[in-house]
Amino acid sequence: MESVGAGAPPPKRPRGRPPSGNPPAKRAYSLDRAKREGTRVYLLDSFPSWVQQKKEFETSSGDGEAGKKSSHAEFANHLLKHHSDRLCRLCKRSYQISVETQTNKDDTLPDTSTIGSAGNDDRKRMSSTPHTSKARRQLVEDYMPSPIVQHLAGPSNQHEDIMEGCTEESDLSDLEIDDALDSYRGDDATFGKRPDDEETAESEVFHFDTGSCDQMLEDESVDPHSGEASSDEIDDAKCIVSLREITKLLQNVYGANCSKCSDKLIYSTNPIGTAVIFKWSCSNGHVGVWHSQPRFSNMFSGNIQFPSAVVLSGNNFSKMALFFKFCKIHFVSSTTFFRVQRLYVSPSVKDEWRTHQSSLFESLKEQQLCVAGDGRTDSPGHCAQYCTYSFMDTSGSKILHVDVVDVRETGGKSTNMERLAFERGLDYLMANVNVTEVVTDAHVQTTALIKNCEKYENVEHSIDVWHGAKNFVKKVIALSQMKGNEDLRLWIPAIRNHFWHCSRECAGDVLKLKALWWSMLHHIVNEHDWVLSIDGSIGKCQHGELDPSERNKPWLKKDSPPHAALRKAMTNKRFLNMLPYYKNFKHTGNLESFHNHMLMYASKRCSYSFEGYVTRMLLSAIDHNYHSDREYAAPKDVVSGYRQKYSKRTRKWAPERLKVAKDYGYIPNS
DNA sequence: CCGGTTACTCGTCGCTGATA
DNA sequence: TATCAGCGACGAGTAACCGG
Repeated sequence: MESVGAGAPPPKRPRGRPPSGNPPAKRAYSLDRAKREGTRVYLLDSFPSWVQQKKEFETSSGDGEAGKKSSHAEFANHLLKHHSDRLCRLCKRSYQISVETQTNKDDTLPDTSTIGSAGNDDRKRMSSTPHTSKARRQLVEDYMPSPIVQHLAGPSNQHEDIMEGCTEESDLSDLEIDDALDSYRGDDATFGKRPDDEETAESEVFHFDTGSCDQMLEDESVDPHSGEASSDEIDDAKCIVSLREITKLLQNVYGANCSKCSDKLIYSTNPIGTAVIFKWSCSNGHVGVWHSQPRFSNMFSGNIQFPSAVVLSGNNFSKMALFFKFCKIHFVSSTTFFRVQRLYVSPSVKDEWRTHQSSLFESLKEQQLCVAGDGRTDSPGHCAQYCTYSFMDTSGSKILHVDVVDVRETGGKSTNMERLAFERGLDYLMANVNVTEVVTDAHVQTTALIKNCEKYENVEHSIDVWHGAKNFVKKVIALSQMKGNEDLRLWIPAIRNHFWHCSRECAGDVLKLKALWWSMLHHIVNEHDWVLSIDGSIGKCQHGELDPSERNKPWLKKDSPPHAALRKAMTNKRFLNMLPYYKNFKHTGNLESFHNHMLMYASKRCSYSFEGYVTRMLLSAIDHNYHSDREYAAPKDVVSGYRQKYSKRTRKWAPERLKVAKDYGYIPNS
């Protein structure tokens, strides 16, 4: 035996997880990764429910090893093994899955299954076996999940949870059952509290009782003896205080000596995330404690508000952690941050978006909508991981739907993401509102999809004029860079403008559009009247008398190399086949600016988890819609109502009219 | 029991060199 | 020249542990 107290004390075990001491062989490791990759399953929204059930499995495993940790794989194997003959825990009858009874009673909420790839089966419900009503009441009382789990798992889990509490002694009427379910299901705005304090997986982590951090702050009832915070205290304004100064203050208040025994007091500080606990004690065991932030259950309010604010304000953890580090301010760990993001922020944002989207659909359901759609990948080039496809109502400039596709959903082919996202998104929109026209960019896959798909036969397809002009000008630029075609370069802005002009003036008439378009070939060689136009009318330019003194570029010579090159491009068969798509003069400029706005929430330089990315995309849509109707900051003739903005294309500064500042009213107490 | 610390996994990207 | 594998770097996120 080792002698106690003799010599140096045994080395203290370092904190943290001990290393395995077993670095994997590179080759084996790669093969193992590839093997695992092939069996990966994404639970996404269902993950909190999975964790909850895994915990229950661990604590209730009847093999004498209750409480033994099991891996996800072990739990999955357990579920698979018992899938076919699983029984209700209490009534011992098989669960039955019926498509007919998989109806979400809360069908007023739109199906958000198309938000990302997650939850395509979320709306599927297990139908309960004919449990009696008393059993259901009992289960509502005894097995109602905490609102946070209800919130995290979504309505889809509720019936399953309810089922788990069934007994054979039920006698409630169906009406009472529905009442109980309705109250249990709660309202998006106010998450009901469970009647008891039974903890769930998440509440075990944080001891929270509500669905979202903001809701938490509003709904938490406070036991005056528990030392917990009221919502007012949590929403209170905050400022930064130096530890040294606050220590001085406490020492002034409580003194250097104990008030009970006059012994010397020793003060200590203990930072917990963004909060700090002060303790003072004397040698006789008299102690005092003060903490810098109100507590919400067992967590300091700042430790959930700050991580939430990082996401809600479009920042990311690493930058904010660095910011706090440089300021020498204690901040929460990455573990806490991602836990808060996963458990509270993401579900809250999704809920907010669902509510907002359903009210949008409700307000638009009687209208014939023209929607603009465009995709945006999370990184440049063809190495993108996610594609966000957003749809905007062209009349109201509100984002109607946002869909995120992971590259793995298209077999790793990033080029196919946009098509999938478009199709999924448009199908979802058509199921909720009356879409009569869709405006997209000139993506060939999208065009082919709408053209060849029967389900879109009643949807007119237009292509964004800006994209059309840009794509054609790109060709002209390439032509102008060829030897002998240099004169064409000066005409590029005019050709771009002419494309816009033709689209606007044709008024939906394709023949007129073509006639106007070809008139450029006459005009550019100083020929403003010609014998016969394509639409059978006398050919004539639409401009008035030209002033030779205002000419700043030379006319081209008829049939010269630049003129012939331009004619070839303008009469290209493929290009002419696409012209009808521009006859309605639709553009997606507002959508492009929304895509620019997305960068505020998800920079292309950062990579995010799927959940984190979807959350940020929805946040950007909420931000956009909430602020899209802002007034201008000042009347048109007031100079202070403008700012200077630089245009990369024209390389010029131009005034831009300012709108009133955003108030972010959708974030309570912001 | 919760938050922090540390090791580890996983996914992605960019670079390099071998090979077809 | 294109493609592929190997490798390291990095960030996001998780798991396992410790301290209070």
